[in-house]
Amino acid sequence: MIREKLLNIYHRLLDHYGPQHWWPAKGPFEMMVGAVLTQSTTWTSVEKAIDGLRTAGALSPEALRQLPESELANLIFSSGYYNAKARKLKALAYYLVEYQDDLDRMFAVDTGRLRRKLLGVHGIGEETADSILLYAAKRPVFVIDAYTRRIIGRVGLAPEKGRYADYQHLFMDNLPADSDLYNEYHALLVCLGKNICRSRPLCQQCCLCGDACHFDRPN
DNA sequence: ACCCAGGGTCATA
DNA sequence: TATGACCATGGG
Repeated sequence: MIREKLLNIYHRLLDHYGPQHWWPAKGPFEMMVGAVLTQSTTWTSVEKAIDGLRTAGALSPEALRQLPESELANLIFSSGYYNAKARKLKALAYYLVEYQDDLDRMFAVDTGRLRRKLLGVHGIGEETADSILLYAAKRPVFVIDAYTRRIIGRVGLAPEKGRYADYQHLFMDNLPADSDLYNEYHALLVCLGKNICRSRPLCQQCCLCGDACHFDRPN
């Protein structure tokens, strides 16, 4: 039952919005940088920051290590929290020394261990770690974000405990372990999240709500 | 002027 | 384990 609901939502979103082509990055390292920079920030602001880094020739682990933290903060100014994020990017760059900056070496690590390693890096929490696992390492790991929680609650599928892992289990225990599916699904949830009204408990306008909504209403 | 964005860390209870 | 302050610019 849950599986059918989740697949129904997915297909409805895909029909309405079309493929999202995530992650919008050139390579895996740029993806990881973007994952940190986009924390609690709009992607358009992140794109400016990434362009700035590229122009400065700072879009590599080695360059990020060499760059003084204050200058790095300056380059990513537009993405907000620039001092905090500069420190996070430094931590990421130094973490990669362990793999000689070769991401293929990092991606050779099994999913569970790699997730733990990523969580050990300053600035990488569960969502960022799973984003890297899914969008850079192509592992079938479902990414949970604030939009996903709201939407799942909206359609009456919220788990009892509201922890990250509980939401993640909802998807991964009821859907096939398919990285392409998880990729598109998360991107579509974010797309919907950006478009629905956040000020009201029930949206009346999005493709899952209002007259077009065929899902169970949470009373 | 006010709210929040594709979160995470740290201190505190 | 679970909350709350904090990080900060930019667009609505």
